[in-house]
Amino acid sequence: MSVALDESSAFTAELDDAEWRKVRPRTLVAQAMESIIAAVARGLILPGDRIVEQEIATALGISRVPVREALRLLESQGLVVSEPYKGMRLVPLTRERLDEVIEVRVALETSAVRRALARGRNRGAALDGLRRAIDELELMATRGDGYGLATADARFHRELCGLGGNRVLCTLWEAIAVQLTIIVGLSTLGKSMHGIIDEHRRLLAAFERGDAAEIDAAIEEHVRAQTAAVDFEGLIAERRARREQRAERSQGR
Amino acid sequence: MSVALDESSAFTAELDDAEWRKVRPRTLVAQAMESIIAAVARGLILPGDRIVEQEIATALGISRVPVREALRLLESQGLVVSEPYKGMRLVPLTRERLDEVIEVRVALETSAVRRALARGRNRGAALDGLRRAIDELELMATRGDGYGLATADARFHRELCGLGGNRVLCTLWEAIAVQLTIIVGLSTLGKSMHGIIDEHRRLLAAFERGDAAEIDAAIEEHVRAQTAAVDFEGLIAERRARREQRAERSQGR
DNA sequence: AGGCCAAGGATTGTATACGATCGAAATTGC
DNA sequence: GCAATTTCGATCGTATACAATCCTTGGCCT
Repeated sequence: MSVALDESSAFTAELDDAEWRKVRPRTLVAQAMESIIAAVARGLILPGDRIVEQEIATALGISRVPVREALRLLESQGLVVSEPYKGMRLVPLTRERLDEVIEVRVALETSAVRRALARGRNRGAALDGLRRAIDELELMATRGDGYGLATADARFHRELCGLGGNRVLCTLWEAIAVQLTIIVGLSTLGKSMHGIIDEHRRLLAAFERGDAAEIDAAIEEHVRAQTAAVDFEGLIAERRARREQRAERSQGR
Repeated sequence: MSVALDESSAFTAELDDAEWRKVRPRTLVAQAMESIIAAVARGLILPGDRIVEQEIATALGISRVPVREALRLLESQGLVVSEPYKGMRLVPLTRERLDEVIEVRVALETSAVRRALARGRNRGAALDGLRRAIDELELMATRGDGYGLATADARFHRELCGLGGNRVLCTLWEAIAVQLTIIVGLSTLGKSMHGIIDEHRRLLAAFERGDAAEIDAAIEEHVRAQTAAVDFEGLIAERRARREQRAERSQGR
């Protein structure tokens, strides 16, 4: 039971400021979800990998049932795919699919920002959350913490969606964001961290100015830029090879 | 009537002609989901109603586990809400929330149509599915089958999303569509069925013409029109009252 | 009478057990 | 030796059993 399953994921990061007390009745399903997501983000599970319920269950020291439910949830979010009696696997990450995710994310965030502008949430206290997120981004960048940077980035965009005031949209955005954690786990190379921060700054400035067209362009560019230059197939192959190697080494001892 | 969860609609549409018998090994979870959604669509469960796992399980003659998983899936799609140890309830349907759902749906479909145009899927054989859906709409309208009409409507729009070729978007669209089944279940008043069909025709024509702006407007208008004139709070109250009445009557016997 | 506390039932969350299905190794026949 | 078949292990899907939690109802005290 002493397994480290309290890896803070994107979700907890947002909550533990505001709702500090509500952490207790967390169900095992939620914990399992977080753990799995964390494992994915850390590259412990690679795209296309088979996911066996029992393995995760024993790793977390719990039964299969919560794990099953967690996996089904992740399936409904598109992070894993399953075939009856054949098992689940982490969704294979192709360049094509990645583009699809990005396109949807752009569509959602664009819509959210439009509505945020319409509600006049682009000035004053409404921007505090965004500014805090940027501060966090800087902190993580100076620390060189890739995972933290990604979390802060997610926080920024989550905040942006929240300003739109459409909870349904936010829910869907979360599902999309989860899928991007796969990429997060792979692209920890973390080059040009400060470039990313500058992009956020520009985005915020355009938002404050209220120029819808420019914001759209900024979002599009920014979201795409995160992934444009990376060769995913290669990255996956490399990671897989490294893992194989490690497995063999521990085998040989 | 593939409700949700898997794969692009383009594929399923392709498949369910060919693989006619493969429907057998459907898992109980899927069946449970379908049953629950049907119950919602038929107004057997009203917004805000408590949903007890055991009830559904016995009603379907299965165990609680598949029901649980089905409910969790529906939760992740936003159709039901849950609180640990307190149970699930059908999401309360407020006018506000309804608007949110519609807005997201418009955003998604708009994006999908844009991409469909960019891919040149607005002519020739690509339109067959849409035409078939319209035929089905007419059939259901002449039959006066409200549920069937809604299903056919969903099929039309699903087809439209599929033409965009973005499977991620399709998945999300399914989640949204499920939520609208609540409204379907309530608005069986079914007035102006033929008006709805005409709207679909106009939409198809605009799509074939390739006029992006007009399509956007048509989608927006069409999706909104489905729900604009209805007083949901009243409808729900009426339904609930009617059910209470029925319950008392069977009680008194 | 009214409010507080306790015990009970009801319902959810989790674990264990068992049957169903798939994939591959082993076996048999040619 | 190779292919088809059978068997077997692994894993998933489902059922049943148990524990944790909540909510209500009844009793008790003030």
